[in-house]
Amino acid sequence: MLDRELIRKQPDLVRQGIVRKKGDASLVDQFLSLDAEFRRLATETGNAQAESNAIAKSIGMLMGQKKFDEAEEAKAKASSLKGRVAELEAQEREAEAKLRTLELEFPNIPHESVPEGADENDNPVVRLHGEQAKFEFEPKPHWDIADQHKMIDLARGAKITGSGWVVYTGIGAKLQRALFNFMVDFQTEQNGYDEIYPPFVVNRESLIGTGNLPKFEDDLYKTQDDFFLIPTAEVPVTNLYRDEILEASQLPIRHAAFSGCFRREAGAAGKDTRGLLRIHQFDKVEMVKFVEPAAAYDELESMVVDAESILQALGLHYRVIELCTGDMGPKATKIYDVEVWAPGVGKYLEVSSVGNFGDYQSRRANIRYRPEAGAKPEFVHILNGSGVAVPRLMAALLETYQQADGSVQIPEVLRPYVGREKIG
RNA sequence: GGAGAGAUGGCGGAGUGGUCGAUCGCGCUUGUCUUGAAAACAAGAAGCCUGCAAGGGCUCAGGGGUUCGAAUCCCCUUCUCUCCUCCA
Repeated sequence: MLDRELIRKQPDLVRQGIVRKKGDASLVDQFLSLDAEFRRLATETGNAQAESNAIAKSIGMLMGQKKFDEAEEAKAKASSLKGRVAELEAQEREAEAKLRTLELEFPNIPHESVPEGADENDNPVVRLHGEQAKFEFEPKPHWDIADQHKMIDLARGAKITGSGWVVYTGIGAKLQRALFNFMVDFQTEQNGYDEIYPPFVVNRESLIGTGNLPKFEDDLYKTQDDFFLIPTAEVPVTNLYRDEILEASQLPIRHAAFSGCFRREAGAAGKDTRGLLRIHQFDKVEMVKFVEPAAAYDELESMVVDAESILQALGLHYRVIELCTGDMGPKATKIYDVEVWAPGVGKYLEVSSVGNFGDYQSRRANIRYRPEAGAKPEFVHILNGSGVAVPRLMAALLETYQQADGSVQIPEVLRPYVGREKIG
């Protein structure tokens, strides 16, 4: 959601932003005419209500002064106004509802620094860390390694639920548990985040707040109570402060949360779906920040570094890319992805997406703060990023640390969590 | 699942049909005092929409109704608490 004032005062700027994101710029004109209509009705309704209020008030005073005849006269007059007020109110409500629906369709405006581009092929690499691991043998993909050590069971996952649902077994289950425990500890103890353990099921309002609804309902699993399984902890954690006014002294708020994530992956059939690359349920540690507007872009940079720090601690090669305008989706103003190198599949895998959402989500979720005590509340700026997603991290880890004899070395920092130095 | 009680401003908590958008306390802001702070005293401030402004409108969980007029009466929904039931 955007500032209405911005759309009214600088429609060209908004149009340009939508065009940069390959969105539908006619939204602006639709908004402008609907907004004018709404405001016309609001003024007219307000005038009628003011008249009716004035008469009602005078009746109270006349009764107090025992002028009953005059009061009766006023009552008759007020009665005749009722129908008109009701009709105007109904029209105003309808116009406002339409406006609200339209408003939710607007994408966020990309930051001026975001590179132009059509799709993922236009995303520039911002930086590389380390280099691609060299092997004296043909490195295997993680699904072969996992199979060899009986770490995941895709066939039984398909049996008990369906394709794309994974059973972790034995050391596989332990390794994935080790990874998220390590990451939560790291983000809270080393990087200064406060831990949250949220519900994995949320209501509709929460998903509207983060911007997943109304647009992306098909991507979500839904319950019979009109609840939804969360696609990321971003949703419950961002909505922690929905409809609240925070004090400036509380900011910045930095949360890290472990959660399961559930995605229907409705449009993703067939692409990069082998092994752990794209599954319907996965675990992730998510970072969410609530900050003052002026601090948002600095906080974005440091959040990327926080995501990277996990990969560095695990000794993995990765690159950071910046998403171009055509690939960044509707919600953010600027996004970095962190992609870890997986030598077995020979690809960089996205394990983190870190974005600044500005006031886009805080407007939808009504999350404000007082810049100073006594001042008018303003919208906080919200950022979130993965820190990081478990399955692809595990894939990269297995592929990077595989040995010629088929065993897998466990990185130093993970050993206390796994309880051993190697697998196999 | 059953029975009962409740939902009011940043927080706590009054208010049962007519200047109530709301007494009061805490917290907050400003001023006096002080080297500064604390304390004390005084003054001030709810949110949202609309308007250049003056102003106007809406909001006492949400929605609907009664009435000239609703925080207050009626109906529905949601949520919270207590007891019972059930359960990890």
